[in-house]
Amino acid sequence: MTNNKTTIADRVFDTLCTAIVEGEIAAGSKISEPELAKRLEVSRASLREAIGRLEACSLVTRKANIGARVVSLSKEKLLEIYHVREALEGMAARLAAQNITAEEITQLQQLLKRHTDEVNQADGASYFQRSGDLDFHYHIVQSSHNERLISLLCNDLYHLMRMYRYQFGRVSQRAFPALDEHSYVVSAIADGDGEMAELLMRNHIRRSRRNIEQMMATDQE
Amino acid sequence: MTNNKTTIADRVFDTLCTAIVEGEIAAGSKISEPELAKRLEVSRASLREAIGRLEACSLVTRKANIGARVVSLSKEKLLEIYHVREALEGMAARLAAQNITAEEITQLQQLLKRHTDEVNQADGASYFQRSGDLDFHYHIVQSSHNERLISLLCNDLYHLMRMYRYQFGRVSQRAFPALDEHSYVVSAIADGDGEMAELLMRNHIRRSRRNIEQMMATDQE
DNA sequence: CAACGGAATATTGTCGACATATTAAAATAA
DNA sequence: TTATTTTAATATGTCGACAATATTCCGTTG
Repeated sequence: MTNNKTTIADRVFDTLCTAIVEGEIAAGSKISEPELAKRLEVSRASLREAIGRLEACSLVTRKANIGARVVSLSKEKLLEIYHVREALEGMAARLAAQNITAEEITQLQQLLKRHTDEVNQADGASYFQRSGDLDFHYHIVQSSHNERLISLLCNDLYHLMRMYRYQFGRVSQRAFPALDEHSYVVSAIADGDGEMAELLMRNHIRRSRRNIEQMMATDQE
Repeated sequence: MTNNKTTIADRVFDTLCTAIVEGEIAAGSKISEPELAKRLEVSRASLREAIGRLEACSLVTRKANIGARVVSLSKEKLLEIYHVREALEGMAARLAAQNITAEEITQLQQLLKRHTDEVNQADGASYFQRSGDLDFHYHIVQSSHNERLISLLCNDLYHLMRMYRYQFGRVSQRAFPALDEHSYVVSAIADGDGEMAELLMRNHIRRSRRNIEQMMATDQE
């Protein structure tokens, strides 16, 4: 029963957020307030409010008197995010092991099973990497019951991570190993072993990062 | 040679930021836009822009059609921040060990020496805890050379940490041990031992957290 | 007297217009 | 022609006013 009142700025934020994440508004491109306001049929005030929130979750950057532009993506920035995620989600797993509820454990195990079925059925194909993986991490973070951690990972960094996945988006060949790693993390959390849960989660994310580093290196660029 | 153009919203943000951090505007209190705008002699538009940035660094919270209020402080929230810092600054120390420059090492050692002198001279008194400690952590984070980590710790969380220190602000008895812990961290970083640097930094922050937990427990509340 | 409902008040959200800074274009000088 | 300065055009920052929502106050009803 949270605050559901929706304002124009809210809708504009949602619209622009998905447009940016999905690349409809190109990464690195400048945002023209008059043009966008006209196109979306809203006032510049509402648009500017929305842009401010986009800046808060690092989807755009603003300079005084110059304006806003969509964040530009780079290998280096992506790897930086992975370092942050390794630290933050490692801690989230540790705290989840301490604070998770019985219902949440059940939900997590069901989610894991669902993902397993989907990956097996699709022979390791895209769905898992596209949204399932983020789902899993999302649930673990929620189970930490640390509001600040949740806010950082599920509000501030979440959209940016989706943006990279969407636009840099080769689907990794790690679907099966990643699934195993997920199940180990869940086991440690269910056992209440925070130390182990953190270790396993960190290793999982570190492997993802190294996998990306490798792919980026073999690609030109 | 960064963007130094200063706008009204910038000044208002700075003003409100320090006012909130120092408790001049009470924690938990509501922010009235008409009143504040009149008092600061700016338009509501500029004020709202500033409030949006305050929200981005968690100094105020906003609800649609209801308004903004200064964040309320609590023991639980403070401990949550310490968990986040343990994870993030631990990673920062690890990365600093890998990426720090020779000049930065020298500066860090000089900072450490200065703090040692000050604490010895003041017999473990307040200066160190008030700003010196944050200074030290600030420098380590900068030396990680991870822009996202720097932004999270030195922009997003920085003011909130200052606010807690300012308002919850008993000066800990840990000045001397904390100083030792700092020097160990610096040694590990200077040795390029990221694993050790992270471990030491995490232990350091965890001890601070436990110290606070204890003091909070012995205090009523 | 308490609880409920409605009018009056105040606050936030949104808008269009103006002020100021930046960028693009035109004009001049080398 | 190229470079530099001046001028025009465009974009962002700021403002005051209006609309929509929330809060307060007050009278009614049980």
